[in-house]
Amino acid sequence: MPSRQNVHNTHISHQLRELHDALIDIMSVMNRPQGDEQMVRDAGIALDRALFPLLVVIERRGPIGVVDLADGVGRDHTTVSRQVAKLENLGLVERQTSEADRRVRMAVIAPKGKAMTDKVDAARERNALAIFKTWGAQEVDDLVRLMRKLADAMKDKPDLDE
Amino acid sequence: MPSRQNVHNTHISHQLRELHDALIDIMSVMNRPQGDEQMVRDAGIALDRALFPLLVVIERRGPIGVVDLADGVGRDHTTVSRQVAKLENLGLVERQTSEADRRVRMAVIAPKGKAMTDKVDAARERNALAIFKTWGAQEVDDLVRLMRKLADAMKDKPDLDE
DNA sequence: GCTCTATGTGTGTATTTTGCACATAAATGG
DNA sequence: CCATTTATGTGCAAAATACACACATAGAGC
Repeated sequence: MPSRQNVHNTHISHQLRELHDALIDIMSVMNRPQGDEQMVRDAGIALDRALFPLLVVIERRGPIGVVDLADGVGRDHTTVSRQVAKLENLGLVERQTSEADRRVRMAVIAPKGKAMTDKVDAARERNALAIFKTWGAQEVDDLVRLMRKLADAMKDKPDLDE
Repeated sequence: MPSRQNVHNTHISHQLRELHDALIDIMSVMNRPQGDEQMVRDAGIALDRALFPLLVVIERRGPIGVVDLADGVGRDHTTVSRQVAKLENLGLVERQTSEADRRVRMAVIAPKGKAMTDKVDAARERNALAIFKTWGAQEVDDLVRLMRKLADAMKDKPDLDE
């Protein structure tokens, strides 16, 4: 086999490793008892640790059913079922039986929940603006585009994960 | 305030939202009872769900102490302490008191654990190669570079998370 | 229409995971 | 040397989770 091919493979392998390292770092930050979340907590709103990610995803992806939600957060659907019920009881999300498929009870963010995610979004945006302040417009464009492209590819394949 | 400024801010805000959406998608895939991990499981190796991420991080970041590890995975240090002890008992990681600071017991991947992460790495690389097969070399370069840059910035700030 | 299977949701229950309170040892800074 | 901080660890109760199972609806094939 030509050596150029080997070199090429080695190069890509190295890049993939770097990419995975970066993803681990990002996951680390995103997994932290998060600055944003903590800020909201400090603001007097208490929400179970496990419920927060669900709320965020419901706000972004809603209306969404329990199974899809469970798939998104990597937990058993029965677990998520209980958690969504909690969010519903807290008045943070609302649910409505889907007309297209009456088995599914779509969860959507409620005003009260939206108020919470808005605060978190605002905090995140402030932090993000600070981060990208020194970046060139082209770099930001590229990052957004390529990250989207990667996400789509991963959703198809899946993996590139740990 | 000039409208151009507003337009600009809106544009960036929109980009940040897109970026966060993409990150949520990627987290979704990485949070799944993962293809890779599942593969290793199917291969006969059973490892508690919660231990796997720790093993991966120890392999990548090791030698690493309990506190740093806990910070990385976003769990309490006492929880991680127990989990690392489990990994040690299973012979997947080894620990050694740091010479520089005799309080810390550095965890490193053990051969048996390395064998596991190697399998996972191989599976991930296969998947990743399939994903990037259709990408241009420049795109891959840019993605790796910008992802690294983002990870570094997030580690400093932190946030951009949920 | 009628079955059979697949899918979405939910409950009971046992197990696992987690964090808090607290303890110990070692480093660090006066 | 003493006070404070940092790293690790244990006991224990609470939280989170998954498995087994149930039920309702959807959809495919007949």
